[in-house]
Amino acid sequence: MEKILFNKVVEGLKHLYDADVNLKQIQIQQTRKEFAGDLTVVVFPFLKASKKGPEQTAEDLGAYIQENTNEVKAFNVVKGFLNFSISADYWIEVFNKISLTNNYGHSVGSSKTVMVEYCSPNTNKPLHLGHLRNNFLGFSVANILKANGYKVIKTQIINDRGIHICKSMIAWQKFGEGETPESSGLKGDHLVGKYYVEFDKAYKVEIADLIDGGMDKAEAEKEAPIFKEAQLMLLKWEEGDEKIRALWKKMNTWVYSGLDVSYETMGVDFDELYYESDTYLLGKDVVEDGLAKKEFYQKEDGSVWADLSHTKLDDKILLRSDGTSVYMTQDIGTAIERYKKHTDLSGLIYTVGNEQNHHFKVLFTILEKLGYKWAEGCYHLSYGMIELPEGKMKSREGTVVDADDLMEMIVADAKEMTQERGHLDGMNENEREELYSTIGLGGLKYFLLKVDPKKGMVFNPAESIDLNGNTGPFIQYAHARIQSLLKKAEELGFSKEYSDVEINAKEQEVIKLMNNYPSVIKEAGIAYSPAIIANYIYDLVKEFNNFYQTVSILKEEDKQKVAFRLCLSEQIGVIVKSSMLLLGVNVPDKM
RNA sequence: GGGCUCGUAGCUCAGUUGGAUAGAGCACCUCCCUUCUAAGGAGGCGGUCAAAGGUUCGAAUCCUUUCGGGCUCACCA
Repeated sequence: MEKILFNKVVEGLKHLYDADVNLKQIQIQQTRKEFAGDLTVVVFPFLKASKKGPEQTAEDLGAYIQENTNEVKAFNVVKGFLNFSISADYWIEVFNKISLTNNYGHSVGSSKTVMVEYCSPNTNKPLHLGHLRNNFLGFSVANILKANGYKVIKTQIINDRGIHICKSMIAWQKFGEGETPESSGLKGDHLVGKYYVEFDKAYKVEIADLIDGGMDKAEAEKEAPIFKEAQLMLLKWEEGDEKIRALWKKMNTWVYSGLDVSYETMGVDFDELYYESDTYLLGKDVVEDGLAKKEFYQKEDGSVWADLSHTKLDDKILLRSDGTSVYMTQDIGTAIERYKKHTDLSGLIYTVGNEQNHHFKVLFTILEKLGYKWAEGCYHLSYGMIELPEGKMKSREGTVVDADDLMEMIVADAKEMTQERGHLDGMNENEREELYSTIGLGGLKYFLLKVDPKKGMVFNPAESIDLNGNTGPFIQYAHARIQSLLKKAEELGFSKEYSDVEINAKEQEVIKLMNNYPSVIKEAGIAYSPAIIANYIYDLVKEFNNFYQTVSILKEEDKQKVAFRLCLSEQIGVIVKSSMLLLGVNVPDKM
């Protein structure tokens, strides 16, 4: 419809004023709800051509377009805004098309492949609240890109080596007394995390002792025996010391089985895994090669640097003076590796917090400098930190919100709420438990995804999650109502066949929103933003609730209207379900 | 100090490439279940869009400055 109107505006201006307006000046937008009409043309840009005031120009143009366009039923003018009302028949036609479309809103096959990386945990501790935002975001963006026709490879790089792992290992050796997940009943990742904390405790005591002995703080931090042990262990690990490797392997295996449980609960998965222990040496040869080709330079001490003076970025070290690599080096190597492995890759999306904005800017700049054209397809999906009401989460101060604990808590809340007001009749115990988790996790996911990813957000675990208002359960509830309605209609033998029907204003509003779904998916794909989807669903459901509450569906006497309203409700249910799945949220049929 | 970024109702957030009287939810106050699921709906209260300038028919949105947060600029990962 926008296109039709657009062309008519061009045509009208030509006819009325013999004017060729810059096409970019034609703005067609959806009419705001407080005004009559469906679509609005802003006429201010045409005043020069018409040499008339805004009202008169709008009147002229409106009259011409109504005269020459079948779908336009009426128009009105408010200041420089020309509002058109589109005929109900047009909207019914729109709805009919939507009903007949499979996978409505999804695009098919651009045949491009993109890789989406998210989660990428360290293996020395369990996941926390920040990881939840990361995982939900990455998983949802992957879904959204699929809906936009891309082939998507979901991946993560598991940071399974380094000094942090050794800290857990040392502490376990010293204080663990052979404790295992089986013996302690702890989830593997939590067990290993426990020893990471134990390390820190012992480390602090040693530092304090050294400071008491007259050492300054910085030196004490380096000289503490337990820290030196960890460093030594890392060296041995790199040398391939068998005992160390065996311990490392054992503890990582515990962590993986723990993480798998978390992923299962979160409802996320991966197509391809990378391990840092395999990739941490990558990139060195590329850097050495680049040095030979004078793409990088070497300082007198032997360290190798990328010259980034052509940008606003500072130069970046790539190899230390002892020849070992830094984080950036392996990121360069890993990116190259991925494009080698997947020759059809057209994009690589890193879901990583915004504290690494600078890192990725530098990474992409270096890749471009090295002449990799695909570097422009790399994108840092940067998201803001989650803060607690009392401020930032600090692992040192023990204010980190554990992911498993939080999910368990939220599901427990959902259980309580659901038992209070839910429709649980006829559900067995398994189905009930599944419902609690659908509602609890749905609420959590929606809560974390409805906010623009780029922005930081505040999360209050104590208040848990509102289940009223703009929330996951609000939307799930609407879906359950629709299914219940359809079921009842079927039981009562109502037909869903209609041929000639009149629709009211509410129904038309809902159809207009449904009509936007495909462009919302596109927009969300371009912006890598599940929040756009979430806000859209909310608007749609609010509109539906309004409709549902004001008109009676099954008590309507006109059978045509009943049939149409059932179809309308059914289609809304389809869109709600499909869009919520893009967020990784399931919707129940009963709740 | 340099770079990036944010500041919208008491709180949590929307606000498309600049467009109409800045919108939701929570909280607070009214109403609406003998009617398809009240986890719902209708209404009320609540704003100097951090501040000041500028650009123009028009600015929460673009530019400049100021104030106030955050991140970052390691031979750490």
